[in-house]
Amino acid sequence: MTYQESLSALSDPTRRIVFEAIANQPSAVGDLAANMPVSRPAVSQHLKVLTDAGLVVSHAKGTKRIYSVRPEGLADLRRYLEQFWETALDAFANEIAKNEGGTK
Amino acid sequence: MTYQESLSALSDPTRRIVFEAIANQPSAVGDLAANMPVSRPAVSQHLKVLTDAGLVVSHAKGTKRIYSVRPEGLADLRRYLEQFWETALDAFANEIAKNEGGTK
DNA sequence: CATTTATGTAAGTTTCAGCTTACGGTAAGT
DNA sequence: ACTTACCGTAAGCTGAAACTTACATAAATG
Repeated sequence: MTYQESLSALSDPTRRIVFEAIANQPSAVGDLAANMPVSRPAVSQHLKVLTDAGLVVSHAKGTKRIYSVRPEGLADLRRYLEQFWETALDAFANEIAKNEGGTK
Repeated sequence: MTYQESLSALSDPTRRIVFEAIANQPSAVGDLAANMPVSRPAVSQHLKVLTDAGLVVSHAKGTKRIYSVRPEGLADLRRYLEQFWETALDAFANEIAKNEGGTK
């Protein structure tokens, strides 16, 4: 039921860059912002959205805070697409068959 | 390279409803709008976004225009998530191992 | 305990996405 | 040919999302 939030969270290009960077290597907020065109608070806000969507988790490491992906979050999104994939294929097959039958 | 557009297109709740309705059964614009809280032009605009993203296709049927899902569009998004899934899991495993080794 | 490091958050601004109404165009019916 | 059905698009409005600056907080460090 959370795939909606996941899709919404991954729709923003900047936020997607943040998420992909974390996926490649868990990192702190400042380190992420250093390699990005936006400010550090902006990255922090994006991380909050990703956290609320269940796509990332964080843990303190001294004064730093390390963000890493939450596999279960991605799994939810995957399941949604998989389930969707089948129904879409069925409907597509039916449509093909209908059009082959007769144009009416 | 089009998964970005797909994610962006599927982020909007209304547009997702339109897409899911089409996935279950290919339909015309007016029939879709009849069962929705937004106007017909709004649905038409959503369909344009979905079309540009490569998620749906359409063909004329008299004065009507039937929209159906484009499986390849969903496939692109699936591939993106799959590829992503692995790298995320690797990074996650590394992070676990690092934290078990020593807190430093 | 003062300072530095690293971050979260509040407040305000600006851009943009989604919606509506109005209009124009094409295909079918009579 | 005129009317009806069905749709796409332009123009304009509105609310929300993304960004910045400024401030508050928690942990390490000397």
